[in-house]
Amino acid sequence: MPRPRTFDLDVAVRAACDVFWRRGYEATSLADLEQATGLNRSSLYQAFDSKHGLFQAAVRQYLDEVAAPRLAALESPGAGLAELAAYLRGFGASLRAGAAAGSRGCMVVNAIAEVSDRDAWLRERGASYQNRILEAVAGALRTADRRGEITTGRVDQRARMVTAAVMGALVTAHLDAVLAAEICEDTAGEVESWRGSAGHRPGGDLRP
Amino acid sequence: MPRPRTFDLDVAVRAACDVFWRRGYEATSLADLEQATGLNRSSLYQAFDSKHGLFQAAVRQYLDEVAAPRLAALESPGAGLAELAAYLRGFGASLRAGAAAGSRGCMVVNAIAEVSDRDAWLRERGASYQNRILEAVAGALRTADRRGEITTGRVDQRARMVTAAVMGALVTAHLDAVLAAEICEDTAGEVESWRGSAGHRPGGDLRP
DNA sequence: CCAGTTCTGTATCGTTCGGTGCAGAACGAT
DNA sequence: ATCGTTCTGCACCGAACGATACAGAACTGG
Repeated sequence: MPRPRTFDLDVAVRAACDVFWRRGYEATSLADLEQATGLNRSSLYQAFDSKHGLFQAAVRQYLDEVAAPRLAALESPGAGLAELAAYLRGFGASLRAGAAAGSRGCMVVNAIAEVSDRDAWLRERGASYQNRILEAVAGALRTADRRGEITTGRVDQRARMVTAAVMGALVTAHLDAVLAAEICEDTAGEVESWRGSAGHRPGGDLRP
Repeated sequence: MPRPRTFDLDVAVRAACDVFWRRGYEATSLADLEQATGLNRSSLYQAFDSKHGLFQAAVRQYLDEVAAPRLAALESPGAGLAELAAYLRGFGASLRAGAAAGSRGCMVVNAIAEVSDRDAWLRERGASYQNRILEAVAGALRTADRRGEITTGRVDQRARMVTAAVMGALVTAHLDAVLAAEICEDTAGEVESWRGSAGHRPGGDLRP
């Protein structure tokens, strides 16, 4: 019985996400959001309650549609060293591709740096997503360890370092997208160098 | 013959820096800056021309008084693997110390993520400072390489990864200061593991 | 067709924003 | 002491901010 919405929520959120990504939270005005979404304030407030509500929707969508897909292959149960390296090289390629158009890093990393100190919701979301990445990376390293691809323990330590390096690359993207891409590729190279390098693999390769 | 300024410029900039560091650029209002510095707008505008002028002064001071000193030991000519590890552990210790009070990362990293896309001056400054870190880290690795402490090439690649990991830790500081500290310590551990690990050091230790 | 609800556009709310004008106080040079 | 300059506090500017009120259009269920 209610009049149905005449616009697509997802499309609007995607447009809003784009603006928040490019300009950050504080510097994005309602006028910007109206222009980007093609909706007026009434519709935005009807759908999202507040600027912050729209921001939350944008972050959720970003995590679901941009961040999570990139992580998918790494989170698959069989992922090992090769998948971790591929994840990092994929990141590098994506940054390299975006180098021409101004690179704007990662929306969530940007938001964490800007507003997480006074936005508990974002802090929570950001922390949980970082943990998800951390777990995916550590999982791949554990798998590699179990397979004998690498031998030293230090899996969690290395996972933390690699995850942080990616975050650093995403900040660097604002300054120099090519350098940011190199960071990812260098990290991939380092990860690949762990293959049997340190610790003189005990039992040799288990696979034929 | 002019009436001399009755306040200390450095003290005022330091106070302003503190606010920008904590709240970011956009979210910091002139009222905030008046309160933090104890000065009123007229004096601020007289001394710094604009909010952005004060921000620039704050960034300059931050780089000189907060960031650069931390880098000093690493930039000294004799710095090698031990100094790099010490730099990283120092960062970790500092993050751990700030964990109780809310951690706010690095002012410049925050600013890069927030406004560098539309602030060419900051982008320039940020890039040049990142290069300085990069050079310091690479220099230490080169020294270590020359001394035979490590053997694989890949010095530049590793320098980029380490620098990025530190930047990632500084973003992480907003979410979980202890985790951020661990990242630095883990990276230090990884750096230390490069000592003679990969490539079977050729000539043994040159020092007695 | 009607009743009931929701959507959407305009117009506007009060607040806060960065920035200025101005008058008088405070100082150094002479 | 006087002049010239600068500093400092207060009031205030127009613009932009996020958010809302309200009226009329649009739609569904009956």
